[in-house]
Amino acid sequence: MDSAPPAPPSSLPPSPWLPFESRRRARDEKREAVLRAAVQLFLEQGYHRVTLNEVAERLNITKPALYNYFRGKDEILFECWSMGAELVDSVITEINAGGGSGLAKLRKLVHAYAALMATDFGASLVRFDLRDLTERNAGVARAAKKRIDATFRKYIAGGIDDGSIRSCDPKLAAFAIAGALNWIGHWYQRDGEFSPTEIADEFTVRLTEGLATEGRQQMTKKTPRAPQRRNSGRATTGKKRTGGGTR
Amino acid sequence: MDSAPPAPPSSLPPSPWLPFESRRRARDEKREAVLRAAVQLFLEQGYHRVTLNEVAERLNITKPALYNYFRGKDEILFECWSMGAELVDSVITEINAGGGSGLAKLRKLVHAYAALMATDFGASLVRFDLRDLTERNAGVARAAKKRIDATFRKYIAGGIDDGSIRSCDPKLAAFAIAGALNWIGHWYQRDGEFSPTEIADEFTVRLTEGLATEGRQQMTKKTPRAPQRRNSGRATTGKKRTGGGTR
DNA sequence: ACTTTTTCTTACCCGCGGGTAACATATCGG
DNA sequence: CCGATATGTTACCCGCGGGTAAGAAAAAGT
Repeated sequence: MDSAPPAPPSSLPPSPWLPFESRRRARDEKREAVLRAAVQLFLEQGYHRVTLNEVAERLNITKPALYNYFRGKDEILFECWSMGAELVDSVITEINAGGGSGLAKLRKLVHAYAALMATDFGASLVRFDLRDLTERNAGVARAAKKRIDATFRKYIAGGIDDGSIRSCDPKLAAFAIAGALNWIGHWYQRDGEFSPTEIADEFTVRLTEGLATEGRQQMTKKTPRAPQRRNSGRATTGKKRTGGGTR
Repeated sequence: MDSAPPAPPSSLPPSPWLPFESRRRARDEKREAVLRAAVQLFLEQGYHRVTLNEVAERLNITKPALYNYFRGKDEILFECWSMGAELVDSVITEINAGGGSGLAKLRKLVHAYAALMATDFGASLVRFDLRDLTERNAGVARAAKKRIDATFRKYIAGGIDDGSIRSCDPKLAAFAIAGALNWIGHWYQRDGEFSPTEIADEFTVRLTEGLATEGRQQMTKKTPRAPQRRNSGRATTGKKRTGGGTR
């Protein structure tokens, strides 16, 4: 995007625009650095317990310097939240661009969303309290949430239509799935037992196939598999075999 | 003085301090009245945005009076939380007392827990931030949460053993289910579209049976619903309906 | 009645932390 | 080298709200 304009003859550095551009870039990078530091602290300690001094300190600057990039604390919070929202939006547009049954799309969404919940900006989507935002920003956030929720419902409803999903209430089903996913943002920790991929893989299966044996395979005797060791550590690590070949 | 029918937002359980009568209620009842008022405000506005003056005002007393019953704001929060925890505990002991397969117990738990999430004290279990508690109380709360989570896992693991639940990772499955349930505490509202019973009923089914029709090999009783055409998921068509485009 | 104890009020303290003003310094265009 | 514009610092303000001190007003005991 930064095509250098025709370099002027003499020895001077070519474009006067480049400095401007790079300066803006530098600014944006700093802005983002603030957000990264802030989101981390907010998640770690909770918005209200984090002071702007702490945020600044972690960046080796002082509090008033933050006001060069943001109008106030609540705007920082909102921008963190927005970063997460943008990630989700891009996931959705990509899925929408592709094809597949309602169930297939839902699975893609579940998988990507689960992985997102294991990131800082993703988690901020569900761990920040919208009541800390200005009424204006809270409205934007609510609208975004609504769009996301609508997407879940749309995929489910579509899946019911095309027969890939059994008949059920799309609204409640979406709540259930989104709830399970959102909760990841509350318990996941980087140094935990499960990797984001493992979580995403397992949730994709569990949330669409359920638990009960009833009515599915298990036609063969119910031989007690794994008499003792349920959950052999890392049990489900390998490629997920979604039962009888999904899709 | 002004006639003092202090008509605060009606619909609230009248406080024991109302003008001049019933000032001789038992201490414990007053304590609980404080908790009921507090939990409502905390859920409504968020812990940090609620002042003790507001809590007191809603009870027709003044802030320092609260200190006759609690050591401080954080203790009020903790006691609210504990109320919810006790409710869950009693549910669990009751289920443990009864019998049934792992799946049956899990379903009972899901049903009762879902209903609990639609109550104030139940929701406080998942909407309050344990970091607002003293280290001591936070420890108690973490332990209680752990016990609850362990119960979910125990039922699931038991169900795998007795064959009522298909093999899976009990830990992640418990996270998924508990997450879906906990999230109820975030979106449920009394005047909403669904009653607690409806939610509990639907979640019990959805969380244990899954969504996918997964045609293929179903044969045992209970022909799966979904009379729709069985469209093998393969996307032979570029674009499914995906609903009517809008919602 | 009288003390004693519990409950509640009035009046205050004070630390925390978001936000601002005024000033210093670096950067850049020219 | 010189203004103009970003960028950052030091020092301060001040409102909010949790918590407390001291004492009034009921209740309860005797």
